[in-house]
Amino acid sequence: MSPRNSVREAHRTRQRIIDRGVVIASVEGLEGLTIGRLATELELSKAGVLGHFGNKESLQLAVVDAAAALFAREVPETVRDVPPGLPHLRALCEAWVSYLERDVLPGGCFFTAAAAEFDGRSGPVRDAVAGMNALWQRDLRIHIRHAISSGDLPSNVDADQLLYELAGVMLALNHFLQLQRDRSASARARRALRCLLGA
Amino acid sequence: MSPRNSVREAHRTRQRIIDRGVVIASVEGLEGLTIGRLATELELSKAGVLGHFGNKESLQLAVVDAAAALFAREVPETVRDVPPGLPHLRALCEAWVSYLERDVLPGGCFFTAAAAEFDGRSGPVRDAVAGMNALWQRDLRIHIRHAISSGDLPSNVDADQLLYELAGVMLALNHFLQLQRDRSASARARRALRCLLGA
DNA sequence: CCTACCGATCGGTAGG
DNA sequence: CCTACCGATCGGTAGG
Repeated sequence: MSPRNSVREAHRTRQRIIDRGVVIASVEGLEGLTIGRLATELELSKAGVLGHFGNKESLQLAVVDAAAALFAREVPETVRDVPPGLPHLRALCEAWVSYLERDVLPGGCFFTAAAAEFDGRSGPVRDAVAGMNALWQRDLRIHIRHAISSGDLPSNVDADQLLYELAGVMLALNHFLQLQRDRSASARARRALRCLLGA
Repeated sequence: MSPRNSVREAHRTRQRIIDRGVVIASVEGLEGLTIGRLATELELSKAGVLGHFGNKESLQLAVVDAAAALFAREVPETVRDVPPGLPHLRALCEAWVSYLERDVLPGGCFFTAAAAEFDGRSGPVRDAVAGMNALWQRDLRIHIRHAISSGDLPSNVDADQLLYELAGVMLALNHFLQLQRDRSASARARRALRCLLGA
């Protein structure tokens, strides 16, 4: 093989590791994601896995990035063409419910799990998780504000309060789906959203 | 020492292990709670720790029980004397917010963390966590239904829907407090509760 | 409750 | 990308 091809192969292997890492981490957590397990499942040596990242923390950061990219692909990008403000906000929330409902990852919402796992710690992984969260909330807040200033939501709506309540609806959805295995939770999520965002 | 005293001492040691285990697990998770760490922090040998429980799973189950007892002491028992129905429900929710706001455990809500950690697994620990959750929801549902049948809440309120939305408020509170370190979250939780349960 | 172990697995490195 | 290691730590046991 040419060196060019070899570089591409290496990149493909790296991607295989990350993709599997997102799935494992959604169930076992980012700490439960071990290099040995990745190596076994992908039929690589441990050194073959670790060589792509250097150390476990860098692997965890790559997995966090990949999970964010997956979420972006599944939620905001699917509603890219919906007009900004309330229509966009509603579409985002529906795509979000659908994302959780379809069990795209076996462990449910990656970021809910990672947030619960790392919220009491410090360091780059915690910062990355919190940063992704902040980015997503910023996105939502922009559309909430747009909806208020355009008159689609009443002018007395508090943007941060609404953001808080939307987050609650989604956290509860993940909780009821994953812990109680209650499939009717998504219907309750949609009903709560209708209450918050209108029909 | 008499054997009687020795038994009491052993019981005290066991309690020390469990109490420290609840604190550690609230930050590191129930899997991150290791026997070696408990031994070091309590100045015991590993065998001295493990001897009280037999194996790690039994230790985890004892810690789950103790966390449930702590929550019971801090929330439902403090509002024992409030009349059933809507007054009791409001008092329960206020005690719940206060419990999270006061950072009784350094890692925030033990059961939220444990639920996120174990929801994708199976076995006795997962069952214990899910069971405690179900018990608490049953308690809340009883007071919601009482409030509806006594006319304190409108008769068109759906008890399970309200339960879902209350859970969302609390999950969001824990999330914003722990991940974003946003101390103003408890004000938003109270505002959301007023919206759901009236002034 | 201790000391003294056990095999397994962890993250990580050296050298090719 | 591999083999062949390393020290540290894991849960757990034997024997006292």
